[in-house]
Amino acid sequence: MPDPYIPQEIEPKWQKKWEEDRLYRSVVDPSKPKHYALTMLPYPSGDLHIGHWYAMAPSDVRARFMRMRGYNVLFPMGFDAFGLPAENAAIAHGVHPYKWTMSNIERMRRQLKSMGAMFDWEREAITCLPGYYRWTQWFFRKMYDMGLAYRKRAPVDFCPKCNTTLAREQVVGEERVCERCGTPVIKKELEQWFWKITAYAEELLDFSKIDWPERVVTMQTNWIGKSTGANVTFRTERGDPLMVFTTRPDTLWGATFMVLAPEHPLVDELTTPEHREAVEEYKYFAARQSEIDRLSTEKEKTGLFIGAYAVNPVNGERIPIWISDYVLMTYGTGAIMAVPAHDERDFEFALKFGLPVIPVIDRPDGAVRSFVRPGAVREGFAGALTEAGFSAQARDGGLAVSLSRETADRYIALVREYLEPGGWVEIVGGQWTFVFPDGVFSVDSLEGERRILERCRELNPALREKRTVAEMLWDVPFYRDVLFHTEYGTMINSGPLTGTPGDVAVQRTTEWLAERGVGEFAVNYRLRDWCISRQRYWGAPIPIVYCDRCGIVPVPYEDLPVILPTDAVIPPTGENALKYHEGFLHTTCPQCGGPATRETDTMDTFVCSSWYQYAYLSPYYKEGEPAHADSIPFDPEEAKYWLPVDVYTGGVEHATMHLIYTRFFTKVMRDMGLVDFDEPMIVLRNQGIILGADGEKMSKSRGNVVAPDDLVERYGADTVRGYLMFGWRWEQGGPWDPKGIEGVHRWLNRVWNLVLEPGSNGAGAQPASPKEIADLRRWTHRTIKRVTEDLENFEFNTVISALMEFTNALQRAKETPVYGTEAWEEAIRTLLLLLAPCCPHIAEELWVRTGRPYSIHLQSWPEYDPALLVEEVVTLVVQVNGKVRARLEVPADISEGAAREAALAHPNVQRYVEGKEIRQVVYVPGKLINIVV
RNA sequence: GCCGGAGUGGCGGAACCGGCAGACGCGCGCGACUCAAAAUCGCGUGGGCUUGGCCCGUGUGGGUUCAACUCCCACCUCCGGCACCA
Repeated sequence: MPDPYIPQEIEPKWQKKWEEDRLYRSVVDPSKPKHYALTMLPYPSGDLHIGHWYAMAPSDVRARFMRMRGYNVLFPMGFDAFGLPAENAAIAHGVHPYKWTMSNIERMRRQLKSMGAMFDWEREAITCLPGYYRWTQWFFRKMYDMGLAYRKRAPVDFCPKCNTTLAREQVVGEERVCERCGTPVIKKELEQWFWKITAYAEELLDFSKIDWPERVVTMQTNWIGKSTGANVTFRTERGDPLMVFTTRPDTLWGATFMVLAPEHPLVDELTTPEHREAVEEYKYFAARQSEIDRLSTEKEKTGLFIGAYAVNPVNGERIPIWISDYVLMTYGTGAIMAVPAHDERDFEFALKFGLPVIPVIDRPDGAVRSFVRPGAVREGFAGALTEAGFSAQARDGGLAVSLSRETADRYIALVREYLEPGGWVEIVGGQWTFVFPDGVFSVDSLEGERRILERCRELNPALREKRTVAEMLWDVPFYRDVLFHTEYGTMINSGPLTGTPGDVAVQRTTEWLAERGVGEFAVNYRLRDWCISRQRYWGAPIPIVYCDRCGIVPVPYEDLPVILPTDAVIPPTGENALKYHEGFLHTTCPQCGGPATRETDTMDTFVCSSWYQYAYLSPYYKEGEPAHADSIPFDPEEAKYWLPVDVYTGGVEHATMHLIYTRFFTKVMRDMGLVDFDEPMIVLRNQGIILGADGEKMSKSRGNVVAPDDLVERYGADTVRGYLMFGWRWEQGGPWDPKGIEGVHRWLNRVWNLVLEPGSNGAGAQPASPKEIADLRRWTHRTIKRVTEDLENFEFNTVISALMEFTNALQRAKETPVYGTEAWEEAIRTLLLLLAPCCPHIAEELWVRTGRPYSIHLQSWPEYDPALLVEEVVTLVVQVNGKVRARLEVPADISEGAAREAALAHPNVQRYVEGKEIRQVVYVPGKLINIVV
């Protein structure tokens, strides 16, 4: 009997040995191809949780696999060590954030080491150390010099609990709560530092150089939100230019009013005295509204006419100017032209405030409807309609007629015949046409709309209250879904451009506008500049001083880092301790030498993590030496060899945060001349999330947390790694299954016994047959193929199942004469090599115990021989009419004729074929034969 | 509302390019070992039936094909992201 498998003994032993031997130290070696594998660095919250393991262990497996395949692999680890929880801990427990963070890091480093990963700890980087954040500040300074960093007063999202501003992407959900603590955010006007990520918006939309999950590409694309259209210059009646951005210049003739954001600079100038009071009130309301909890966002539109008018440059129409909070100052020009006929929001607004609607785009579906009010036409109209082939239905006392573009004219002719002197009938489709006794009119302009409305009011006093034709038509339920549409279509009622087809309408109109100098092609993005200011102590200080004489002065490169004082006292309110730290606050101006104060805001921690993959190359590079404008924050030799990151793994939750910021950073670094590529990480793969056994998100309050330390203690790291690979599709994740892990543990025990326990048949007692040898070797080489391909594709679950199947096959083979043969040795050797990346400790232990040379992790990955995969005998599936009726063992190279003969000879096949005509035989060589009768 | 992703046994999940649905594991059942239990090992395990065989079965309904989890059309459900972005 061999020793039992006791992972608790062998794992620490090997971890110690590997560390002593610096087995995982990665050094530049130009003779080998490099592979930079990176997994997202953890925040040192205190304990490594199973999510970290789930992200990191399979990533480690792949890094190890690449290494065995001959790559020089860099797989570093570090800590994203600035951030709020450290300050909260300081308030709650009186520990200084630095102490709290560093002791957490120590614990987590130990936990990480228990995983047995091939991290190169000599490259560890911790973002809160001066040697690291000196370069974070250096990047700020560079951005400042490049004009990419600027300060502005802006309403920003602010978390009252965390006491700091948040980036737009840190505000989550419909309730607009703080990503960290769940508190509803408020708007606050503050002087903030921004980085011009928008300058890279267009380039960030280009994903052609990277292999990232479709999901992430889509999320980033939506986040950047590119819209193409035109900027069109309207004029106010006084003559001020008033520019709007629109994606639909083709609807310009349908603009019946304009809406400005309440904060728009022209509002104060344009508001007429009689409206001033109301406008001020509304502006106050709008400003406050964003401060009030957004939970009560009733969708009802609000707004106000400010007394001024603008002139539509295409048709000279005079249209009123309104303000409303549905127009945002932060997007486009803060002003819109409203085309209620072709925009849902504008339509809603127009309906509520009685503003006219003019259709200017034909309906692509050609739908036309007409509702004939009782008394509008003579008796017999309904009969005549039916006779003429129209479909009409009685509805609400009238007649609802469904038409199409083609039949509308014939219908109008018929209506004219039957129209009563005091009646009218309207036809609503692309055009809104009214048949009056004295003529046919369309809603083709503001004037046309007025005229029609007046006639209707005159003819029907009940409509005297109606402010617009649209309002009147809205009251007829039959019309509701044809009153506005947002599709492209032929332009109508659009002056010289009437008739322009929908597919070229935007283009032609924009050209037409440009020729006349009133508009031009324009692009807008939803992406906003990155607000990096945080009103917190535990972060990298923004290297800026404010001088009474010189104003905003950046700290010289040579003076970096601006040290974050470690003796700061954190106020229990959570306020920024730097504001009360006299020693930090007061300094001298680098320009004039006079008294100055330091910026007390620190940088968003996403800044620190935007460049950490570069920091790993040479952590705390040139610490102690002064930096300069033309410094390089990392060792160029290392950079030249290792960059860029080849494979990056981590959670998809960073899609529109970290993953966009780090792309931005890399592009800026390229423009700084620091790197010569455009994208930081070539391949990105996201793991899913492990839920509690109850299917819910793991949380302390639910009590469903799985602690990796406990699992390692109980089963060993190899089992935990194996189960994390085996249990789920890696990209998907799912609930934890406490029984599932037992299966992996049992398997490793079987592997242990398989390798160490002698076979029972007595080796060589009876020679193995060539077939037995071939079968075993086929298993071996088939498994190499499967495991190799699955590891390449991040399909970790099938890697383990292939190894399990192989183990089972070997267990069966062990009792046969193949045991002890060369093929057997090859099989065992292969099993251990394939197991090595997944379960590095047991693989090493068995490797060494069976007398092979240390270390298994320095061996090459096995190659499979395709010739050995070929089977001599295959199972031929025989189908009759597509249903399986028999299975035959046949030679793999059987001809179609022979296969057919053999199939037809089978009694069960005969039962189905007998007495029937064979219509077709489909033969898939070596696999299947389908007889169609 | 818009944009993604996913629906396969009791459960996690396999199935290459359209060719044996359910690999592997969990769970469950039976058996061996044991005084007994645990562990371990062996066998079985989608549902149904008239059980050496047959019928049904990959969210639903249609279609293409000799053949569909896989391709096409329509729909349902769940998960994720965005959401007055002109």
